[in-house]
Parts: sequence; C-alpha cells; structure tokens
Amino acid sequence: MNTQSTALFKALSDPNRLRILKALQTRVLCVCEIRELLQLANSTVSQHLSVLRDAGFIIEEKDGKWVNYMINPKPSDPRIASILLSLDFWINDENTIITDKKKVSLLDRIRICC
Amino acid sequence: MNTQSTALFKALSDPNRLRILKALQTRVLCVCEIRELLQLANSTVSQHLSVLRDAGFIIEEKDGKWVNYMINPKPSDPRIASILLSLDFWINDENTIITDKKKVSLLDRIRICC
DNA sequence: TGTATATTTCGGTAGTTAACGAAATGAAAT
DNA sequence: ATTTCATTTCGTTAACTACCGAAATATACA
Repeated sequence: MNTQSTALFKALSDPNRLRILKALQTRVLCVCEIRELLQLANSTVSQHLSVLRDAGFIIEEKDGKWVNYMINPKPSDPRIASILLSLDFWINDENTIITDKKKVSLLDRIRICC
Repeated sequence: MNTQSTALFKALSDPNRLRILKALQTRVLCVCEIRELLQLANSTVSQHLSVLRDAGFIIEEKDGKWVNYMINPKPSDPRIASILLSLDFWINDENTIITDKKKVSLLDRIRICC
C-alpha cells in the first residue's frame, strides 16, 4: 500500500517541491535556475527533482550540458493530471509562490551558471 | 510556506492515514474500530486521526464514551472538498483498500471494545 | 586529449515522524 | 464516589527525510 498513492502525496508534501512544481508551471527550468530560486545546494535540488520525476509530475530533457525540467505534458496516471490541473487554485495566495513567480521571469541560466 | 498547502499533502502522505480516510468514506468509525482495522496501537490511531482532523479532512463527534470520526461534511477549505471528492477515483484498486472495505462492513464496536 | 561546466550520486548529519506502552483524561455505570 | 472503558497525551525509540559538501558522471569546447 505504501507504493503508488502515498508516493504522489509524499512528493507534494515538501514545501520546496511544491515551489518547484509551481515554478515549472511558469516555464521550463534547469537545475541551476531552480537552485538559484530556492537557494539550496545543487545536490538537494537534484534530489527533489528526482522525487517529482519518479512520482510522474515532471519530466526531464537533456539539452547539451543542461538538463531541462518541465511539467509532465502527458501523465500516464490520471491522478497526476488531475492534481497538476488543481494546483493552480490549490496554491496561489502564498507569499513565497507569488515572489517566486516574479523571480522565475528574471532567472537567466547564462548569467547564473556560466 | 510550510503552513497550509503542505499540511494537506503531509496528512495524505501516510498509508495508514489514507486507509483511515477511505474507510471513513464507507461509514463513521470510532477509534477502537480503526485500531482493529489497521492493527495499530490506540495511541497511534489517535495521533493519525488528529493529523487528519487538524488538516480539515475529518471531524469528530463525541458519543458517550466513544468518539466518532467522520469525513468533514462541509470543509471550509475548497481544496479539502476537492481532494475528498477525488479520493474515490484516486485510490480504489489497491488491495489493502479493497479488503479494508470488506472488513469495515464487518466491524462491530460493541464486540471489539466492550 | 584535456579542461570547464552542469548535474547526479554518495556518505554523513540533524531534524522530523510513526510507532509503542504507560500514564492521564473524560464520560458512563455500578 | 468508585470503577470501567474509550480515548488522548506523554516520553521514548527507530526509521525516514532534507540537507550539505565531496566525489563521480556527462557533455561541450579549446
């Protein structure tokens, strides 16, 4: 029983992972951009991303030395699709999310990483 | 940020709490019936129930020496209402849940507790 | 080939959480 | 009032998780 259903909610039960999901709903981001947004170590961000990926919420796409992460456009699990749709009205009034949205639009991977 | 949104998902991110929620969607249950269903210590069940109650998923009603727990019929948070509705199609194929449903219909608090 | 950069994996640590039994609380019945 | 029974609270322990820095991997470029 600890397999499928709880994995979904476990993935959503960490504030930083929710911030990542909400940020990715704005646009595609690479690891270093997310690191900049959340102010966490690279390895920690990578860990969070793998949790979200394993649960099915996001997918990754390699682009040279970067790895782009994005919302899963075609989740095989209908629950994932449902949750992703609902996230808009579930979380939008929290201050962190609001300021994150502004920051995301200003993030520039060239300036941050290179 | 660790306040509202993650509390909802944290409450759902434990397999035993999901089992409790699903069982309560069948009918009202007291603590000792849930203890019997989950095969956990009373104190552990009580703990899980308080997490679900604090998050807003369930309410309690005292009935003599028993405390009846039930799905919150009028959640003030629309996310709770949405999640409770969705739970039906989110979780119904897992073996534990299926056998739980059968067990719940056979639970008898008089036989169990007294 | 060697170097630089982005990301992941690994090992370890601090904080959190689920679990228990024992003690405390509360409500009904003798 | 005392006992009984259901539940909650408390104190403790084991398991889990988020986090970090360092090492390993992977990709592009000189």
